[in-house]
Amino acid sequence: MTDETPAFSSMIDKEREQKSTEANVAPLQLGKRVREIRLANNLTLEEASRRTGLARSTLSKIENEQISPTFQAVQKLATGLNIDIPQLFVNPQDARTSGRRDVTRFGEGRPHPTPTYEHEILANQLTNKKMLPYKSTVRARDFDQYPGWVRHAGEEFMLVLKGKVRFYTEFYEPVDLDTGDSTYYDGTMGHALVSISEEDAEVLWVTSN
Amino acid sequence: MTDETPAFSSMIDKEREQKSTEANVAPLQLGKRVREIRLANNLTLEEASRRTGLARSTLSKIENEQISPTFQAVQKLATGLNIDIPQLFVNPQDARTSGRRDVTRFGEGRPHPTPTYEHEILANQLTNKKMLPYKSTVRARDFDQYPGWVRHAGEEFMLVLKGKVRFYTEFYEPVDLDTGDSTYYDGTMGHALVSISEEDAEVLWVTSN
DNA sequence: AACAAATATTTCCTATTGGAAACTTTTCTC
DNA sequence: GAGAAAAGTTTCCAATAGGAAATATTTGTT
Repeated sequence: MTDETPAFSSMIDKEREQKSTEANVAPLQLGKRVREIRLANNLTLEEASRRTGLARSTLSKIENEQISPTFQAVQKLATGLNIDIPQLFVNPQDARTSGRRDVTRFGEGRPHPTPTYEHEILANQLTNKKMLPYKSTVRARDFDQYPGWVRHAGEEFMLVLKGKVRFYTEFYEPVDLDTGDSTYYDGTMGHALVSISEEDAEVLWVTSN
Repeated sequence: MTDETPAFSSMIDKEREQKSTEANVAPLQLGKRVREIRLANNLTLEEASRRTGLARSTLSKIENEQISPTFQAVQKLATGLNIDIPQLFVNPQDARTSGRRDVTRFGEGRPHPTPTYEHEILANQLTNKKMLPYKSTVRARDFDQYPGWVRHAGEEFMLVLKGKVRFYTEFYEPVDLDTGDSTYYDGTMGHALVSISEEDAEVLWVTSN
């Protein structure tokens, strides 16, 4: 199964490449890293304690490098604070991507037309993004216009901005989505979209890895 | 800096918990993994001990899951045996989330009101998502209504669905966004949103980890 | 500035880890 | 298959982690 067109496919994939990233750097200061993560999530020690099941005091000591937590503790940390353990061993913060911002004005994304969709890539000024947002006009009017299922690695979120669409997926019955409706699905499951309103429908897509 | 309200904070974070995944499953048999690696390298405990600086007995206990090594010990292990720490936590393919789909009808997300926003969480039927989508009505009319910057781990994408907003960020001048405009930014950078149209503005947010 | 509330650190104590050496099991060698 | 050497496990104890509560610090309010 291919994407709508090879050109689009490779184009999207090029964007995707940016998402997977860096090498693993030494665990230098676990404590600092933990504190960073906790603060980034606006958590107090108390709250973090509640979530991880570790005592407030223990967390404090870990963050201040006063103790070397047992592996058990590290696991609790990871689960409670919602971080992949490997994340703890990656450079504290990717200086490249921290503090970034990009604004895309209405209609000013990078256009990319295909037979079935009229895509407009948003936030195209930023690279190495974790998500790829794009707005699309759904030109397809019939499922048969697709050479086959569309598939992506990762998950996708879609919101209908205008018109009405029929959403086909590999493992479910098609479902009609009206303006304002949205769906979230596994991108590796085959999927496709057609307009069923007078006008071509417009949707917003955000894909993740 | 706190989030808008503790309630919202914890609420969103509860959703976020779903994102963290495997990683937490894998380390169940750290010992097994270590033994595997040691044997694959044809090392005796004695030799491994020499290389890692950990006592023979300690290594034995770790491999037999009799103790939970301290983080220090794990580091020594990794360096001495020449392995990436993340390698110890290689996550297996996740079958749980493949082929999933959730549809949220207009206005049918899970509501969550706060002083500054009226949130509606989308795709709330799915757990362990990689992204968290929600639609929000921006009640705030003035930056002062925020107790401080809002911060999240990860990156965020925002699209203005209705009305007009002023987007404040820690490292940039505020920018006005009209309906249809969008922005993508590092969530750890402080940010906040206020309506500047007659009506309360409506925006779509998608956050990633 | 003074007070209260929230958040973070330190103390003190118990539980667990990590190491040296004793002990056990496995693997060679004859 | 007995004995010796190598490899692995367990024991015992000193060192260190982890938790509850006291103390200190920071933040917010009047």
